[in-house]
Amino acid sequence: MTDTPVFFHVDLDAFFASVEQMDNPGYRGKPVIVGASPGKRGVVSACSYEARRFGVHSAMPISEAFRRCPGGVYLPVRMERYVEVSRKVMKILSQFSPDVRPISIDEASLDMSGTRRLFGPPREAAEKLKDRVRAGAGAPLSVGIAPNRFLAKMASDFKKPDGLYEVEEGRVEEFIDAIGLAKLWGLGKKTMERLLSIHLDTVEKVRQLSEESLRSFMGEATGTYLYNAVRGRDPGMYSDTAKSHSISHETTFPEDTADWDIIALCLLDLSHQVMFRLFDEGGASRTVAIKYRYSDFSTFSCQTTLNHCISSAEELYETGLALLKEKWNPRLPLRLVGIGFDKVQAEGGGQQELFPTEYERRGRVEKAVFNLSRKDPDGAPVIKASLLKRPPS
DNA sequence: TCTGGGGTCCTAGGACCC
DNA sequence: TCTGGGGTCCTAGGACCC
Repeated sequence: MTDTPVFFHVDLDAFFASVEQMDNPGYRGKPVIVGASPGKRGVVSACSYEARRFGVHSAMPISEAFRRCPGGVYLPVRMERYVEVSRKVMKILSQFSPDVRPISIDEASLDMSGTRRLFGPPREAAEKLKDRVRAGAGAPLSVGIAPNRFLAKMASDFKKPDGLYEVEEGRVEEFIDAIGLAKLWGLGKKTMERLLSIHLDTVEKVRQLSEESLRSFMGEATGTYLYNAVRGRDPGMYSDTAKSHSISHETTFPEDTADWDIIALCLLDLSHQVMFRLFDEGGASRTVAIKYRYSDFSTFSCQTTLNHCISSAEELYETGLALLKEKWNPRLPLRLVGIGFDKVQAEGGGQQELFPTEYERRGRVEKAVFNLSRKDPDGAPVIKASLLKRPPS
């Protein structure tokens, strides 16, 4: 007997806020808003369902959230703690399937095909999974069950919070109709506007068009994506093929600045963070990318590819700094700078130079510092002298 | 409303080579 | 003298997601 494919999508409800409510019983039942502090620049990272009743949602400017919910509990992001809880949850999930793909800190996609003998029918398995996550990690969650990952993802969203929804084999199009065009995963504001401009406002109408016409109206990738999505076919989300990726860090200044020293110092700090992450994952890259944003929020990026892999934070910094110097209009204050690597591959491809460059020598020192701080993360922080003079924050 | 930070993927155009 | 077509790599910007 061939197994029918079964996928679960697990989504932790209002995750950051739930962890705060779990750790501080006094916050339970209250509108908890995790993110920037009111009065400063920033947005809501997550908020409890109690806060949502005030119209607060994630990604909302914190100032607006405060206007809507002045009585809320405003908390800073405690990422290390959320990572800790997330790991616990992922570990529990791995007891249910050998193929668990973490999508983000609070989401995972599980291939549950062929697990019926172990856990029972999908619904029953999902109930067990929810119970175990709640008991083991304390986190409330929603689970979607479907014949593919794409449908399972939307099913997990369908009955949030504390939801459990199954999309049955024969009722796929019915489910997509219920979701509606605007809430299809991967279809955002711009694509929706474009669809409305050609009078496509329902899933049914999009379904009547051929793949060819959708591709000619909407572009090749979007056209094919839409054609599949309205039929509930997985448009290829969460593929597991190893590709190059990127690592970056960016900072929004407390106040816009045109002070080159502050900008450069900030870039240096970010460069060390990025380089340490590259060391940590054992990656390598030849491409340095920077990003900058002016007061009017206009945002630019540029990158350059060297003929060798970058071996130290110093080299990353100097390459990025040169790019920024070349592009930035110094009469316009900056709101944000960022730096990172693009096209990161696994290390080991490029052979060691016989005569190390100055950058490579510095890179070895940085790597030693990195290994030291990893060995003893609670000890005195090892910080390069050049970083001690930090920009005001 | 005055808008974080970390990503992925796609597109279009240019450089360069055969 | 005015000129093809395909392929690859690179870059900037945009859409989207959490």
